[in-house]
Amino acid sequence: MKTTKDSLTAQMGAVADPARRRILAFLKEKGCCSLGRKTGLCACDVEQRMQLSQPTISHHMQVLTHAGLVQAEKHGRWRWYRRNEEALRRLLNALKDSL
Amino acid sequence: MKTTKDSLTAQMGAVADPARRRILAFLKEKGCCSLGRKTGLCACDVEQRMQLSQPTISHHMQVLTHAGLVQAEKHGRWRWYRRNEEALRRLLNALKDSL
DNA sequence: AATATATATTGACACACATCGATGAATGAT
DNA sequence: ATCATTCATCGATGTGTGTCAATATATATT
Repeated sequence: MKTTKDSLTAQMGAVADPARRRILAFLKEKGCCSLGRKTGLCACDVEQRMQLSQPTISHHMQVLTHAGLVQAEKHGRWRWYRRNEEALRRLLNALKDSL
Repeated sequence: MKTTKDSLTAQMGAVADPARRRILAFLKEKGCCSLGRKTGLCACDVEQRMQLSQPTISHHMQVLTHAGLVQAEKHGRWRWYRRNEEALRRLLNALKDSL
């Protein structure tokens, strides 16, 4: 039986993992160092800075985007990720009420 | 190899579970309905209100106390649980910075 | 077309975790 | 001393998850 997870639980689960929290921190830097973009980091940048394989990074980005905490934009063969600040703010407010 | 979990991750993991969030909400009511106490709920009270077995409740209370989010006090054969408001506040602040 | 690059998907694995029934330990009541 | 109650612990079980290597897909470059 597939019990669908509610939004808050999904977001909490996404943020509970330290690797994903580090990714969110990296995304705060906003801008790809190797290309000088200002709209987000691509997965390869994240991979470079973390001790994790490419599929693992891909998985984490999927969890974060599926939870709505980051937004992805496909540009060429890259995929630019940026934080969804409003969703993060909403999460904090929801926690303030729920906790 | 047992990689010890850092405090923030432990607290986030504790709160990521919906059952434990419900327990924290119940503990907000402060006071055992069956005995009129004002210092916390006992596990049996929590068990009564949730659709979970006694060992499961015991496990959740252990996770919450181990994470420092609730405090336990043994009184007779009961164990009174109450929220650690300061720890919860600190967790929210840590999240505000970490997210 | 062929090659290189960025990311996704698949399959596998180990491990963590939520849950329960059964049992034990501690304590109060009879 | 016996019994009931509250909670913890143990063992089992199913499910979820983080991780990787291998492979596939998409796109840019040559």
